[in-house]
Amino acid sequence: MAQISLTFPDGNSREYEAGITAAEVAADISSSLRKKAISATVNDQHWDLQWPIDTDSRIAINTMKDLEPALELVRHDLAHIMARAVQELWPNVQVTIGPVIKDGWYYDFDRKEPFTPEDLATIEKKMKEIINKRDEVRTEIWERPKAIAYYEERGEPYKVELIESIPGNEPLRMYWHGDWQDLCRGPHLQHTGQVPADGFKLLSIAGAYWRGDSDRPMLQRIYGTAFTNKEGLKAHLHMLEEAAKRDHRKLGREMDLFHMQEEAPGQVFWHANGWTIYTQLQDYMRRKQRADGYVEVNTPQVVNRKLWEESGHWDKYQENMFIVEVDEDHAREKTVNALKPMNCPCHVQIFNTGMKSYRDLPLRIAEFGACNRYEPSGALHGIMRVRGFTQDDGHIFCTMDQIEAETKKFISFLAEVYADLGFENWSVKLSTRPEKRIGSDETWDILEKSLGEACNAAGYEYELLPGEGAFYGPKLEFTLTDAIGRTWQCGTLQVDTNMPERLGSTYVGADGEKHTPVMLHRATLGSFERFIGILIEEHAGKLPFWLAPRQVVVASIISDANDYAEEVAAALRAAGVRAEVDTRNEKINYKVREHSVGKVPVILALGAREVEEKTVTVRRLGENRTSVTSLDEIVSELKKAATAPDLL
RNA sequence: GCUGCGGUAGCUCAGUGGUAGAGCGCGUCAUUGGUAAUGACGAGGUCGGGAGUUCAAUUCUCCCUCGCAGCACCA
Repeated sequence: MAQISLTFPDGNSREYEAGITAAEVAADISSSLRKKAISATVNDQHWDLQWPIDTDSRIAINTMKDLEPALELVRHDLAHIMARAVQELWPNVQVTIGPVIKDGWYYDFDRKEPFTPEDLATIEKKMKEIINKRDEVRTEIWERPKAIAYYEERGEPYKVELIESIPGNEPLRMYWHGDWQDLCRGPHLQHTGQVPADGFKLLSIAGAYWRGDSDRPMLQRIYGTAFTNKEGLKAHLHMLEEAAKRDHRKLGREMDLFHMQEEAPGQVFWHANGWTIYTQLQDYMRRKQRADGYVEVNTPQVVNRKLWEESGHWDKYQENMFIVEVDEDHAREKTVNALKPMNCPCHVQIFNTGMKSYRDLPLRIAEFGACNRYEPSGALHGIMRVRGFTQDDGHIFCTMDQIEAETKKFISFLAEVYADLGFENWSVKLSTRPEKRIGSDETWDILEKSLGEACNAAGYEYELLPGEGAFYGPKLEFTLTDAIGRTWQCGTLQVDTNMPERLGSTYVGADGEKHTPVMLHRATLGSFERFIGILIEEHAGKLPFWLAPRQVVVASIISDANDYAEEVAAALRAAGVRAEVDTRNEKINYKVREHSVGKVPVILALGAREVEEKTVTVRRLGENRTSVTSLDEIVSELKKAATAPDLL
């Protein structure tokens, strides 16, 4: 047998016979490590203790203290243990797949009867029994025909299909947790007892399509969450509870920002408070865009189908469009229109008027464009995914040579805006050429490279999403995260050479010839609706002062202070601060509580002392202490705080 | 759109085959109180919409609609 050399994290090496397993290496170090070991890391690859090592390698033995591999294994073994529990409880259930995901795992089952919440408790109990049995985990590599025959015999067609989809040159690995077998790449723990019985919880049941394909059967998915110990689980469940309190739908109601109702699904009724946030944000964006070289335009809402046919939307996007037919008796002919689902074709119409020269490029056109899309009912989500929304849309008409510089400029712009609005954590994704696409590979090469390099030049790293681009060009996506960790695309930049050509846009080049411009579709916030939803969740309703709909409540403690309260509020309003008075016949405790719950950032309390001394007692949201300030001082301070960051 | 679950007062939620209840909020009165809920009294609901079963439906059944979770979708 050949000898191999294994190098440990401390730099020491030992010689072993080739084919030694990681478990044997652990045993060679110490018998206690052999017991505590959960897996190994071999040449940066997560390695099952049972797998043999055949070549010189770097090796580290992992225990539960190595959090990353530990969580991976605990969650993965729990997926198998849950599937085993389900099949022990309901032998007719077919198993499919069960991967590890953020904070936990899921497993998809095919079962006629729906799982109920009570079933989750039953399954959990069964899982704990399996864990307590400390059943050994074994693995083997199987020949394909044997594996297929095995699953066919057991009536598990999903597994057969999975095996058939695995490339022929890849070995098929089987794992057993006790006697229960599953096809799995591994690695896994040594025995079921290594899973902490009090570190996991089954969370929910939901439908999910087999292989993510809506034309295939819908399975039942059970989600679970797991950590290496009870405390980790408890902390996570607590975080979920806290996050639920930040839900923009809940805060929207509590802060009286907006509501939605059955007669207008997916559309927002903005109340005065919410509309204040909206208009503040819009005013800010308008100033920022103007300063960044955009011209602002406005285009029609109801547009004849002819334009949508020309743009290609009628063919490809009709299902998602609100169609408006005009069929009045006095109409000479019936016309078919659609509410615009996006602004780009309209902006092209503006570009197309008159003659454009290369000297006009890049031409940056912006619009706060109201769009309507008939989104699938199941996709709607508060104000984050709606059917009527307004994009902070913009289209940059430019030459190929200008793409990179314009992209870089846009990324810097977006970064400034996000920073002003209090976002530090956002990510960039670059979606590249999809299978179905137009344009030559050379063009795609150039476009993808331009976006990537612009990103790097602006100082941001991006995640690659291969094949996720639009059919006409690659795109950058800028995503933000909501309260419970769901990510939402907000900003975007897409390169499009198709639409300008389709709609006949040209400019005269330096050579005197006509050329087709490139069009960059870009949005910073994405839509006001979605962005405000994210904004509310990010700040848990406690918006930055300049955006807060209700900035100051001047509350009187005694009725003798009412006149002074009006005076203070008037002074603040004159300084551009949104101030209201609360002279109701209520105790100051009551007023403080009510306005704190309402997320008012500043409460000014006024009693006899303040009237006497022309001062105010300031209480800021989130602080228990108060401070006394002169009226002049607080006015100038809050005036500054109420100023948008771009005007400071 | 699909699977599952839900819709009772402005909000959060109990409840029942014989047309409904709590807390908060709202209104009135009393209270002038110094930083997260003063007290008393009062008003407020065709129980999401439609159909069916029944002597009788908010309750059972079906359809529709909206919402929630997830999936699919997201130019």
